[in-house]
Amino acid sequence: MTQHSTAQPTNKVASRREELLAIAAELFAQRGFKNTTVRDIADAAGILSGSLYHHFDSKESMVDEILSTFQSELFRKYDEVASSDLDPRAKFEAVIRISFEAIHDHHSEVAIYQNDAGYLAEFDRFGYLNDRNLQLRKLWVGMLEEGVRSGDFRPDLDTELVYRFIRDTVWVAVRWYRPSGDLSAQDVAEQYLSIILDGIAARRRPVKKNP
Amino acid sequence: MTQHSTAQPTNKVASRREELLAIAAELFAQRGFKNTTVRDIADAAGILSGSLYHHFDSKESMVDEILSTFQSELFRKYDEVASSDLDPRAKFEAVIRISFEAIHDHHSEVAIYQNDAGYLAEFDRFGYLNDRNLQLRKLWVGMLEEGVRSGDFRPDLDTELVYRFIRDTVWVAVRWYRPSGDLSAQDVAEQYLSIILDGIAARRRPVKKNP
DNA sequence: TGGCTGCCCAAACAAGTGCTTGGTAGGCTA
DNA sequence: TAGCCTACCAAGCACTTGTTTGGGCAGCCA
Repeated sequence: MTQHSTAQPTNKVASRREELLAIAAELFAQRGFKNTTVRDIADAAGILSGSLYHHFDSKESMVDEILSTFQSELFRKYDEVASSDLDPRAKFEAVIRISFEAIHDHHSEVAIYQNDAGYLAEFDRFGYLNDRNLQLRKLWVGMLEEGVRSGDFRPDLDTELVYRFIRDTVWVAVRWYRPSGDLSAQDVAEQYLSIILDGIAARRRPVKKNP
Repeated sequence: MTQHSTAQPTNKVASRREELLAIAAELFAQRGFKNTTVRDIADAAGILSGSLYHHFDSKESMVDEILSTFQSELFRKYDEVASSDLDPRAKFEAVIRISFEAIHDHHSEVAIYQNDAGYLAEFDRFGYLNDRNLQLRKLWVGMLEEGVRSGDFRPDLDTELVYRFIRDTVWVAVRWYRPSGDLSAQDVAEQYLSIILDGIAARRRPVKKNP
């Protein structure tokens, strides 16, 4: 629906439309969808607000295109891992790494999703947000359960709860992660995996202290 | 500043002011501050929007009172733990439990803080939100470092990063936790502590498989 | 040369926004 | 009874919001 059907030299200068979308995405990410006006977007693009409607039907259709495009790409990667023959733990790690890469490569899109998806999902138009969420939940919980069966993960895990913890912790990193900062997405992913897999407590050193 | 200086029977029916604040808090939490109109609040209270201004200066002063009141109470509890003589790990656990209790007892306030603090903190009036954040960061990182020194926590922790992970994971739970649901805040806190302390990986079972 | 297309401006519109104003009804107290 | 206080209404104001309309201009292709 939002696809371009005409073959075009994709590596030429980004079309004006895509430029505008990128500008809008950044603003939506910073201030939130509802809190960003079409005049804000137009100002940032150096045009008047009405001119935006030459390129887009509405403000809503802008986020729509931003989010749906991003989600399609992300889920393609997820599905690739899910249907691979990696063992549960490797799958788990791969999915985490993909997620942090997404936070790096599509910072604005992830931020918008984190901040506004809840509000947007109320409208029919954005029903796919909920659909994808359910799909993702299934994928995650499945992976966790598989890992529990295989002995990779602790047998006493409440997979549903663990799923929520992990999902939220990963995505919420978009609030402080800066693509241009010192820490790379890989660094963060490795540290996160280390923590979530092995915990922060020192190993083999029960509660008693006194050396 | 927002205190009532007149002595009053505190357990009588909540003052109309507090009633209205509770209504506003719920709406702010559900739809976001910017996305909740004074007419929404007034409707929910069964009065006209203008009548709200008999009780409050502005819409802003409503969130202000909601957030500052909540934060004061929360930080009082945090400080109590910080200045106690508990060992690092016990302090850590106490702070986590306090946080989940807050999510249970002050669900709306936490949600507002999670969703709108970033936007609100841009205004001078809400500068205290940032101040408190820094204060909280100091408390947490200090606790983590103390725990690393004492041998309670892993020696290779990036305390700054771990602090962010934990902070976010805890508070973001407000998105799915329901005070009236099956899981109690205590349940969630214990499971969370178990995961974050010991990890989700099975113990003493390195990467090699083959039984 | 003429028409087409992509991109934009200028101006406005209706709906919605936070907030103000002047007034009123009822209860409490001196 | 008079005066005051709390809680509210009715109406509106100034401003912001997303969106529409009609037109202009540059480049390109025939």
